[in-house]
Amino acid sequence: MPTSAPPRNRFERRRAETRQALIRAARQILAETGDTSASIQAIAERADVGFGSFYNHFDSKTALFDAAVTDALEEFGQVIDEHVEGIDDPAELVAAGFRLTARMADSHPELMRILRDRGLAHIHSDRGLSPRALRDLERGIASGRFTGTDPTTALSALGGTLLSLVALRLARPDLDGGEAASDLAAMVLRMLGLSSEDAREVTRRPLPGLD
Amino acid sequence: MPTSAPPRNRFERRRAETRQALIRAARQILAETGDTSASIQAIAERADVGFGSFYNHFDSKTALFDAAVTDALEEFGQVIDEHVEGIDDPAELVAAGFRLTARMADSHPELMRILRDRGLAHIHSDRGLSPRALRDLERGIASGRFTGTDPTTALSALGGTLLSLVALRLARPDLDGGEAASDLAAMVLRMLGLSSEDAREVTRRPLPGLD
DNA sequence: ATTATCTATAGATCTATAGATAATGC
DNA sequence: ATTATCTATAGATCTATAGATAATGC
Repeated sequence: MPTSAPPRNRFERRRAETRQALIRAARQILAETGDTSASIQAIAERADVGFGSFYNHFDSKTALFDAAVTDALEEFGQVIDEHVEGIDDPAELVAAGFRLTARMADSHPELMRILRDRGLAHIHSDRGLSPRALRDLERGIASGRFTGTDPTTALSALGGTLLSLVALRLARPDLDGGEAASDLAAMVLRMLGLSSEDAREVTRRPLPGLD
Repeated sequence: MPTSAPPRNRFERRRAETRQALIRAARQILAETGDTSASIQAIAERADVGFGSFYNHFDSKTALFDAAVTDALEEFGQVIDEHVEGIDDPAELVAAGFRLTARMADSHPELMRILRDRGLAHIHSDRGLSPRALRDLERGIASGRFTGTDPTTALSALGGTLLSLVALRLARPDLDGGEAASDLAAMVLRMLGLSSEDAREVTRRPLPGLD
Protein backbone atom coordinates (compact mmCIF):
# COMPACT_ATOMS: atom_id res chain seq x y z
CA MET A 1 0.00 0.00 0.00
CA PRO A 2 2.75 2.45 -0.94
CA THR A 3 1.80 6.10 -0.89
CA SER A 4 4.64 6.71 -3.31
CA ALA A 5 4.79 5.65 -6.94
CA PRO A 6 4.39 1.93 -7.64
CA PRO A 7 7.68 0.00 -7.81
CA ARG A 8 9.10 -0.11 -11.31
CA ASN A 9 12.06 -2.47 -11.26
CA ARG A 10 12.79 -5.72 -9.49
CA PHE A 11 14.79 -4.02 -6.74
CA GLU A 12 11.96 -1.81 -5.74
CA ARG A 13 9.47 -4.61 -6.05
CA ARG A 14 11.43 -6.88 -3.77
CA ARG A 15 11.95 -4.06 -1.32
CA ALA A 16 8.22 -3.37 -1.29
CA GLU A 17 7.52 -7.05 -0.77
CA THR A 18 9.82 -7.23 2.26
CA ARG A 19 8.21 -4.16 3.73
CA GLN A 20 4.74 -5.53 3.13
CA ALA A 21 5.70 -8.89 4.66
CA LEU A 22 6.76 -7.08 7.84
CA ILE A 23 3.54 -5.09 7.89
CA ARG A 24 1.50 -8.22 7.32
CA ALA A 25 3.23 -9.92 10.25
CA ALA A 26 2.62 -6.88 12.44
CA ARG A 27 -1.05 -6.86 11.48
CA GLN A 28 -1.36 -10.52 12.41
CA ILE A 29 0.19 -9.84 15.80
CA LEU A 30 -2.07 -6.84 16.39
CA ALA A 31 -5.11 -8.95 15.57
CA GLU A 32 -4.06 -11.97 17.61
CA THR A 33 -2.84 -10.47 20.84
CA GLY A 34 -3.05 -6.70 20.38
CA ASP A 35 0.27 -6.77 22.20
CA THR A 36 3.17 -4.90 20.65
CA SER A 37 5.92 -6.43 22.76
CA ALA A 38 6.77 -9.23 20.34
CA SER A 39 10.48 -9.09 19.57
CA ILE A 40 11.75 -7.80 16.26
CA GLN A 41 13.32 -11.20 15.84
CA ALA A 42 9.96 -12.91 16.17
CA ILE A 43 8.31 -10.43 13.81
CA ALA A 44 11.00 -10.89 11.16
CA GLU A 45 10.75 -14.65 11.50
CA ARG A 46 6.99 -14.56 11.09
CA ALA A 47 7.41 -12.36 8.02
CA ASP A 48 9.99 -14.86 6.73
CA VAL A 49 12.49 -12.03 6.40
CA GLY A 50 16.08 -11.81 7.57
CA PHE A 51 16.37 -10.20 10.96
CA GLY A 52 18.59 -7.32 9.89
CA SER A 53 16.23 -6.41 7.06
CA PHE A 54 13.84 -4.94 9.57
CA TYR A 55 16.11 -1.93 9.94
CA ASN A 56 16.08 -1.29 6.22
CA HIS A 57 12.41 -0.40 6.55
CA PHE A 58 11.62 0.77 10.04
CA ASP A 59 13.46 2.61 12.76
CA SER A 60 11.62 0.93 15.60
CA LYS A 61 8.83 -1.43 16.47
CA THR A 62 6.54 1.53 17.11
CA ALA A 63 7.11 2.75 13.56
CA LEU A 64 6.21 -0.68 12.20
CA PHE A 65 3.03 -1.01 14.24
CA ASP A 66 1.95 2.51 13.33
CA ALA A 67 2.42 1.63 9.67
CA ALA A 68 0.49 -1.61 10.20
CA VAL A 69 -2.50 0.22 11.69
CA THR A 70 -2.49 2.77 8.88
CA ASP A 71 -2.25 -0.03 6.36
CA ALA A 72 -5.24 -1.81 7.89
CA LEU A 73 -7.39 1.31 8.07
CA GLU A 74 -6.56 2.15 4.47
CA GLU A 75 -7.56 -1.32 3.37
CA PHE A 76 -10.82 -1.03 5.27
CA GLY A 77 -11.58 2.24 3.51
CA GLN A 78 -10.76 0.78 0.13
CA VAL A 79 -12.92 -2.32 0.56
CA ILE A 80 -15.90 -0.22 1.60
CA ASP A 81 -15.28 2.33 -1.14
CA GLU A 82 -15.20 -0.30 -3.84
CA HIS A 83 -18.51 -1.75 -2.77
CA VAL A 84 -20.52 1.43 -2.39
CA GLU A 85 -19.61 2.82 -5.78
CA GLY A 86 -22.67 4.09 -7.56
CA ILE A 87 -24.73 4.71 -4.43
CA ASP A 88 -25.83 8.33 -4.39
CA ASP A 89 -28.17 8.74 -1.44
CA PRO A 90 -26.06 9.63 1.64
CA ALA A 91 -28.46 7.70 3.86
CA GLU A 92 -28.08 4.62 1.73
CA LEU A 93 -24.29 5.04 1.84
CA VAL A 94 -24.38 4.98 5.63
CA ALA A 95 -26.54 1.87 5.68
CA ALA A 96 -24.37 0.12 3.11
CA GLY A 97 -21.25 0.94 5.12
CA PHE A 98 -22.71 -0.68 8.22
CA ARG A 99 -23.92 -3.76 6.43
CA LEU A 100 -20.64 -4.25 4.58
CA THR A 101 -18.67 -3.80 7.78
CA ALA A 102 -20.70 -6.52 9.48
CA ARG A 103 -19.92 -8.88 6.62
CA MET A 104 -16.25 -8.02 6.85
CA ALA A 105 -16.20 -9.43 10.36
CA ASP A 106 -16.47 -12.78 8.59
CA SER A 107 -14.44 -12.10 5.46
CA HIS A 108 -11.70 -9.96 7.04
CA PRO A 109 -11.57 -10.91 10.73
CA GLU A 110 -7.96 -9.79 11.22
CA LEU A 111 -8.71 -6.36 9.82
CA MET A 112 -11.80 -6.03 12.01
CA ARG A 113 -9.85 -6.79 15.18
CA ILE A 114 -7.40 -4.03 14.39
CA LEU A 115 -10.26 -1.69 13.57
CA ARG A 116 -11.88 -2.45 16.91
CA ASP A 117 -8.68 -1.99 18.91
CA ARG A 118 -7.27 1.04 17.10
CA GLY A 119 -10.09 2.65 15.15
CA LEU A 120 -11.46 5.02 17.76
CA ALA A 121 -8.40 7.25 17.80
CA HIS A 122 -8.67 7.59 13.99
CA ILE A 123 -12.31 8.60 13.61
CA HIS A 124 -11.32 12.13 12.68
CA SER A 125 -8.22 11.10 10.77
CA ASP A 126 -7.53 12.56 7.36
CA ARG A 127 -6.79 9.12 5.97
CA GLY A 128 -8.83 5.99 5.38
CA LEU A 129 -12.61 6.10 5.31
CA SER A 130 -13.09 9.12 7.59
CA PRO A 131 -12.62 11.96 5.07
CA ARG A 132 -15.03 10.32 2.66
CA ALA A 133 -17.59 9.72 5.41
CA LEU A 134 -17.28 13.35 6.43
CA ARG A 135 -17.92 14.46 2.86
CA ASP A 136 -21.01 12.26 2.60
CA LEU A 137 -22.33 13.63 5.87
CA GLU A 138 -21.76 17.20 4.70
CA ARG A 139 -23.52 16.42 1.47
CA GLY A 140 -26.47 14.91 3.34
CA ILE A 141 -26.73 17.90 5.65
CA ALA A 142 -26.54 20.36 2.74
CA SER A 143 -29.26 18.54 0.84
CA GLY A 144 -31.53 18.31 3.88
CA ARG A 145 -31.42 14.51 3.96
CA PHE A 146 -29.73 14.77 7.38
CA THR A 147 -30.95 17.29 9.94
CA GLY A 148 -30.30 18.51 13.46
CA THR A 149 -26.55 17.99 13.57
CA ASP A 150 -23.23 19.30 12.37
CA PRO A 151 -20.72 17.18 10.40
CA THR A 152 -18.15 16.76 13.18
CA THR A 153 -20.67 15.56 15.75
CA ALA A 154 -22.28 13.32 13.18
CA LEU A 155 -18.94 11.79 12.21
CA SER A 156 -18.19 11.04 15.86
CA ALA A 157 -21.50 9.34 16.45
CA LEU A 158 -21.40 7.48 13.16
CA GLY A 159 -17.83 6.29 13.67
CA GLY A 160 -18.40 5.26 17.27
CA THR A 161 -21.51 3.31 16.40
CA LEU A 162 -19.80 1.62 13.48
CA LEU A 163 -16.95 0.55 15.74
CA SER A 164 -19.42 -0.71 18.32
CA LEU A 165 -20.91 -2.87 15.57
CA VAL A 166 -17.46 -4.30 14.90
CA ALA A 167 -17.00 -5.00 18.60
CA LEU A 168 -20.43 -6.59 18.81
CA ARG A 169 -19.78 -8.84 15.81
CA LEU A 170 -16.47 -10.01 17.25
CA ALA A 171 -17.78 -10.48 20.78
CA ARG A 172 -21.04 -12.16 19.79
CA PRO A 173 -20.53 -14.14 16.58
CA ASP A 174 -23.68 -16.06 17.48
CA LEU A 175 -25.92 -13.07 16.71
CA ASP A 176 -27.18 -12.43 13.18
CA GLY A 177 -24.63 -9.96 11.83
CA GLY A 178 -26.79 -8.62 9.03
CA GLU A 179 -29.62 -7.89 11.42
CA ALA A 180 -27.34 -6.18 13.92
CA ALA A 181 -25.91 -4.07 11.10
CA SER A 182 -29.34 -3.06 9.84
CA ASP A 183 -30.55 -2.28 13.35
CA LEU A 184 -27.55 -0.11 14.15
CA ALA A 185 -27.64 1.56 10.74
CA ALA A 186 -31.31 2.38 11.27
CA MET A 187 -30.49 3.89 14.66
CA VAL A 188 -27.76 6.02 13.17
CA LEU A 189 -30.06 7.22 10.42
CA ARG A 190 -32.68 8.15 13.00
CA MET A 191 -29.93 9.95 14.81
CA LEU A 192 -29.20 11.82 11.59
CA GLY A 193 -32.80 12.97 11.40
CA LEU A 194 -34.54 10.36 9.27
CA SER A 195 -37.92 9.07 10.39
CA SER A 196 -38.04 5.52 11.72
CA GLU A 197 -39.89 4.46 8.59
CA ASP A 198 -37.40 6.04 6.21
CA ALA A 199 -34.48 4.63 8.18
CA ARG A 200 -35.93 1.15 8.10
CA GLU A 201 -36.64 1.32 4.38
CA VAL A 202 -33.13 2.48 3.53
CA THR A 203 -31.50 -0.37 5.42
CA ARG A 204 -33.53 -2.93 3.47
CA ARG A 205 -32.44 -1.92 0.03
CA PRO A 206 -30.46 -4.56 -1.90
CA LEU A 207 -26.72 -4.51 -1.38
CA PRO A 208 -23.92 -5.52 -3.75
CA GLY A 209 -22.03 -8.64 -2.64
CA LEU A 210 -18.76 -8.90 -0.78
CA ASP A 211 -16.32 -11.59 -1.90
CA MET B 1 -10.15 -1.68 44.21
CA PRO B 2 -10.06 -5.15 45.76
CA THR B 3 -12.94 -7.41 44.85
CA SER B 4 -12.23 -9.35 48.03
CA ALA B 5 -12.81 -8.12 51.57
CA PRO B 6 -11.08 -4.91 52.59
CA PRO B 7 -7.66 -5.41 54.24
CA ARG B 8 -7.88 -5.70 58.00
CA ASN B 9 -4.38 -5.72 59.37
CA ARG B 10 -1.21 -3.84 58.45
CA PHE B 11 0.16 -6.74 56.42
CA GLU B 12 -2.82 -6.87 54.15
CA ARG B 13 -2.97 -3.12 53.90
CA ARG B 14 0.64 -2.85 52.84
CA ARG B 15 0.19 -5.66 50.37
CA ALA B 16 -2.83 -3.92 48.88
CA GLU B 17 -0.88 -0.68 48.65
CA THR B 18 1.95 -2.33 46.73
CA ARG B 19 -0.51 -3.92 44.35
CA GLN B 20 -2.30 -0.65 43.83
CA ALA B 21 0.99 1.18 43.23
CA LEU B 22 1.79 -1.30 40.47
CA ILE B 23 -1.66 -0.88 38.94
CA ARG B 24 -1.37 2.88 39.14
CA ALA B 25 1.97 2.76 37.32
CA ALA B 26 0.49 0.48 34.67
CA ARG B 27 -2.43 2.85 34.19
CA GLN B 28 -0.06 5.75 33.71
CA ILE B 29 1.86 3.83 31.08
CA LEU B 30 -1.35 2.82 29.30
CA ALA B 31 -2.46 6.43 29.23
CA GLU B 32 0.88 7.87 28.15
CA THR B 33 2.00 5.51 25.41
CA GLY B 34 -0.64 2.79 25.26
CA ASP B 35 2.37 0.53 24.81
CA THR B 36 2.68 -2.50 27.05
CA SER B 37 6.31 -3.26 26.32
CA ALA B 38 7.73 -1.28 29.23
CA SER B 39 9.94 -3.56 31.29
CA ILE B 40 8.81 -4.91 34.63
CA GLN B 41 11.84 -3.17 36.06
CA ALA B 42 10.67 0.18 34.74
CA ILE B 43 7.14 -0.42 35.98
CA ALA B 44 8.33 -1.37 39.47
CA GLU B 45 10.57 1.66 39.58
CA ARG B 46 7.74 3.96 38.57
CA ALA B 47 5.57 2.38 41.23
CA ASP B 48 8.42 2.90 43.72
CA VAL B 49 8.30 -0.77 44.56
CA GLY B 50 11.09 -3.32 44.78
CA PHE B 51 11.56 -5.18 41.55
CA GLY B 52 10.96 -8.65 42.96
CA SER B 53 7.71 -7.55 44.57
CA PHE B 54 6.07 -7.55 41.19
CA TYR B 55 5.94 -11.33 41.27
CA ASN B 56 4.16 -11.32 44.60
CA HIS B 57 1.17 -9.81 42.83
CA PHE B 58 1.18 -10.68 39.16
CA ASP B 59 2.36 -13.61 37.08
CA SER B 60 3.14 -11.53 34.03
CA LYS B 61 2.96 -8.10 32.51
CA THR B 62 -0.22 -9.08 30.69
CA ALA B 63 -1.88 -9.91 33.99
CA LEU B 64 -0.92 -6.52 35.37
CA PHE B 65 -2.17 -4.57 32.38
CA ASP B 66 -5.43 -6.51 32.33
CA ALA B 67 -5.91 -5.63 35.99
CA ALA B 68 -5.06 -2.00 35.23
CA VAL B 69 -7.72 -1.78 32.51
CA THR B 70 -10.33 -3.38 34.75
CA ASP B 71 -9.37 -1.03 37.54
CA ALA B 72 -9.77 2.01 35.28
CA LEU B 73 -13.13 0.90 33.90
CA GLU B 74 -14.40 0.21 37.41
CA GLU B 75 -13.35 3.66 38.52
CA PHE B 76 -15.08 5.21 35.54
CA GLY B 77 -18.29 3.37 36.41
CA GLN B 78 -18.06 4.46 40.02
CA VAL B 79 -17.48 8.12 39.27
CA ILE B 80 -20.46 8.21 36.93
CA ASP B 81 -22.62 6.23 39.34
CA GLU B 82 -21.94 8.59 42.21
CA HIS B 83 -22.92 11.62 40.20
CA VAL B 84 -26.15 10.34 38.65
CA GLU B 85 -27.62 9.15 41.93
CA GLY B 86 -31.18 10.28 42.27
CA ILE B 87 -31.84 10.68 38.55
CA ASP B 88 -34.82 8.55 37.62
CA ASP B 89 -35.63 9.31 34.00
CA PRO B 90 -33.58 6.90 31.82
CA ALA B 91 -33.22 9.58 29.15
CA GLU B 92 -31.84 12.01 31.68
CA LEU B 93 -29.43 9.33 32.91
CA VAL B 94 -28.06 8.93 29.40
CA ALA B 95 -27.63 12.66 28.98
CA ALA B 96 -25.98 13.00 32.38
CA GLY B 97 -23.58 10.17 31.56
CA PHE B 98 -22.45 11.93 28.39
CA ARG B 99 -22.02 15.29 30.02
CA LEU B 100 -20.15 13.88 33.00
CA THR B 101 -17.88 11.90 30.71
CA ALA B 102 -16.97 15.03 28.77
CA ARG B 103 -16.03 16.75 32.01
CA MET B 104 -13.94 13.77 33.04
CA ALA B 105 -11.74 14.37 30.01
CA ASP B 106 -10.50 17.36 32.00
CA SER B 107 -10.67 16.00 35.53
CA HIS B 108 -9.52 12.42 34.79
CA PRO B 109 -7.49 12.58 31.57
CA GLU B 110 -5.50 9.43 32.30
CA LEU B 111 -8.65 7.44 32.84
CA MET B 112 -10.18 8.79 29.66
CA ARG B 113 -7.21 7.75 27.55
CA ILE B 114 -7.50 4.20 28.80
CA LEU B 115 -11.23 4.27 28.17
CA ARG B 116 -10.67 5.43 24.63
CA ASP B 117 -8.00 2.83 23.89
CA ARG B 118 -9.55 -0.16 25.66
CA GLY B 119 -13.22 0.61 26.19
CA LEU B 120 -14.68 -0.72 22.98
CA ALA B 121 -13.92 -4.36 23.74
CA HIS B 122 -15.71 -3.95 27.10
CA ILE B 123 -19.02 -2.42 25.98
CA HIS B 124 -20.86 -5.64 26.73
CA SER B 125 -18.77 -6.52 29.75
CA ASP B 126 -20.45 -7.64 32.95
CA ARG B 127 -18.32 -5.25 34.98
CA GLY B 128 -18.01 -1.50 35.18
CA LEU B 129 -20.70 0.78 33.84
CA SER B 130 -22.09 -1.55 31.18
CA PRO B 131 -24.44 -3.71 33.28
CA ARG B 132 -25.97 -0.62 34.82
CA ALA B 133 -26.38 1.07 31.46
CA LEU B 134 -28.03 -2.06 30.14
CA ARG B 135 -30.48 -2.05 33.03
CA ASP B 136 -31.35 1.59 32.45
CA LEU B 137 -31.90 0.92 28.76
CA GLU B 138 -34.16 -2.03 29.55
CA ARG B 139 -36.08 0.10 31.98
CA GLY B 140 -36.50 2.83 29.39
CA ILE B 141 -37.69 0.38 26.77
CA ALA B 142 -40.13 -1.26 29.19
CA SER B 143 -41.61 2.09 30.19
CA GLY B 144 -41.92 3.27 26.59
CA ARG B 145 -39.45 6.12 27.07
CA PHE B 146 -37.19 4.42 24.50
CA THR B 147 -38.68 2.89 21.35
CA GLY B 148 -37.68 1.09 18.20
CA THR B 149 -34.71 -0.85 19.54
CA ASP B 150 -33.66 -3.76 21.69
CA PRO B 151 -31.35 -3.40 24.70
CA THR B 152 -28.28 -5.04 23.15
CA THR B 153 -28.35 -2.90 20.02
CA ALA B 154 -29.02 0.19 22.10
CA LEU B 155 -26.10 -0.58 24.42
CA SER B 156 -23.78 -0.95 21.44
CA ALA B 157 -24.81 2.33 19.89
CA LEU B 158 -24.80 4.14 23.22
CA GLY B 159 -21.39 2.79 24.21
CA GLY B 160 -19.83 3.46 20.83
CA THR B 161 -21.10 7.01 20.75
CA LEU B 162 -19.93 7.65 24.31
CA LEU B 163 -16.47 6.41 23.42
CA SER B 164 -16.44 8.57 20.30
CA LEU B 165 -17.16 11.52 22.58
CA VAL B 166 -14.13 10.59 24.65
CA ALA B 167 -12.01 10.34 21.52
CA LEU B 168 -13.33 13.67 20.29
CA ARG B 169 -12.59 15.40 23.59
CA LEU B 170 -9.05 14.07 23.64
CA ALA B 171 -8.36 14.77 19.97
CA ARG B 172 -9.95 18.22 19.91
CA PRO B 173 -9.52 19.88 23.31
CA ASP B 174 -10.21 23.18 21.56
CA LEU B 175 -13.89 22.37 21.05
CA ASP B 176 -16.44 23.12 23.76
CA GLY B 177 -16.70 19.82 25.61
CA GLY B 178 -20.07 20.48 27.20
CA GLU B 179 -21.60 21.35 23.89
CA ALA B 180 -20.16 18.29 22.18
CA ALA B 181 -21.50 16.15 25.01
CA SER B 182 -24.97 17.65 24.80
CA ASP B 183 -25.01 17.32 21.02
CA LEU B 184 -23.98 13.69 21.09
CA ALA B 185 -26.33 12.90 23.97
CA ALA B 186 -29.19 14.47 22.02
CA MET B 187 -28.32 12.35 19.00
CA VAL B 188 -28.29 9.19 21.08
CA LEU B 189 -31.63 10.07 22.62
CA ARG B 190 -33.09 10.63 19.16
CA MET B 191 -31.63 7.29 18.24
CA LEU B 192 -33.46 5.82 21.22
CA GLY B 193 -36.74 7.17 19.91
CA LEU B 194 -37.10 10.56 21.57
CA SER B 195 -38.24 13.50 19.49
CA SER B 196 -35.65 16.16 18.70
CA GLU B 197 -37.43 18.54 21.05
CA ASP B 198 -37.55 16.09 23.97
CA ALA B 199 -33.93 15.12 23.41
CA ARG B 200 -32.81 18.72 23.41
CA GLU B 201 -34.77 19.50 26.54
CA VAL B 202 -33.36 16.57 28.47
CA THR B 203 -29.77 17.53 27.72
CA ARG B 204 -30.33 21.04 29.09
CA ARG B 205 -31.44 20.02 32.55
CA PRO B 206 -29.14 21.07 35.41
CA LEU B 207 -26.37 18.65 36.28
CA PRO B 208 -24.65 18.03 39.60
CA GLY B 209 -20.99 19.12 39.66
CA LEU B 210 -17.87 17.05 39.20
CA ASP B 211 -14.97 17.74 41.51
C1' DA C 1 28.48 -0.31 -9.41
C1' DT C 2 24.55 -0.35 -6.73
C1' DT C 3 21.18 -2.03 -3.76
C1' DA C 4 18.82 -5.01 -0.45
C1' DT C 5 19.01 -8.94 2.04
C1' DC C 6 21.06 -12.07 5.18
C1' DT C 7 24.18 -13.93 8.98
C1' DA C 8 26.77 -13.28 12.99
C1' DT C 9 27.67 -10.97 17.13
C1' DA C 10 28.77 -7.50 20.92
C1' DG C 11 26.74 -5.30 24.38
C1' DA C 12 22.70 -4.07 26.75
C1' DT C 13 18.62 -5.33 28.82
C1' DC C 14 15.17 -8.26 30.75
C1' DT C 15 12.95 -12.03 33.33
C1' DA C 16 12.43 -14.98 37.04
C1' DT C 17 14.24 -16.62 41.24
C1' DA C 18 16.84 -17.26 45.50
C1' DG C 19 18.02 -15.62 49.74
C1' DA C 20 18.44 -11.66 53.03
C1' DT C 21 15.96 -8.09 55.44
C1' DA C 22 12.26 -5.78 57.75
C1' DA C 23 7.79 -5.65 59.83
C1' DT C 24 3.83 -7.52 62.04
C1' DG C 25 0.61 -11.25 64.18
C1' DC C 26 -0.37 -14.07 67.93
C1' DA D 1 6.56 -17.68 63.36
C1' DT D 2 4.79 -15.57 59.48
C1' DT D 3 4.54 -12.57 55.73
C1' DA D 4 5.94 -9.24 52.25
C1' DT D 5 9.39 -6.61 50.52
C1' DC D 6 13.88 -5.80 48.79
C1' DT D 7 18.59 -6.76 46.71
C1' DA D 8 21.50 -9.37 43.90
C1' DT D 9 22.23 -12.27 40.09
C1' DA D 10 22.30 -16.15 36.55
C1' DG D 11 20.81 -17.08 32.32
C1' DA D 12 18.10 -15.88 28.48
C1' DT D 13 16.75 -12.69 25.21
C1' DC D 14 16.82 -8.57 22.54
C1' DT D 15 18.51 -4.60 19.88
C1' DA D 16 21.34 -2.46 16.71
C1' DT D 17 25.13 -2.84 13.72
C1' DA D 18 28.92 -4.48 10.82
C1' DG D 19 30.27 -7.06 7.14
C1' DA D 20 29.35 -10.83 3.75
C1' DT D 21 26.30 -12.44 0.15
C1' DA D 22 23.16 -12.27 -3.64
C1' DA D 23 20.69 -9.95 -7.22
C1' DT D 24 19.86 -6.38 -10.50
C1' DG D 25 20.69 -1.78 -13.16
C1' DC D 26 23.02 0.52 -16.59
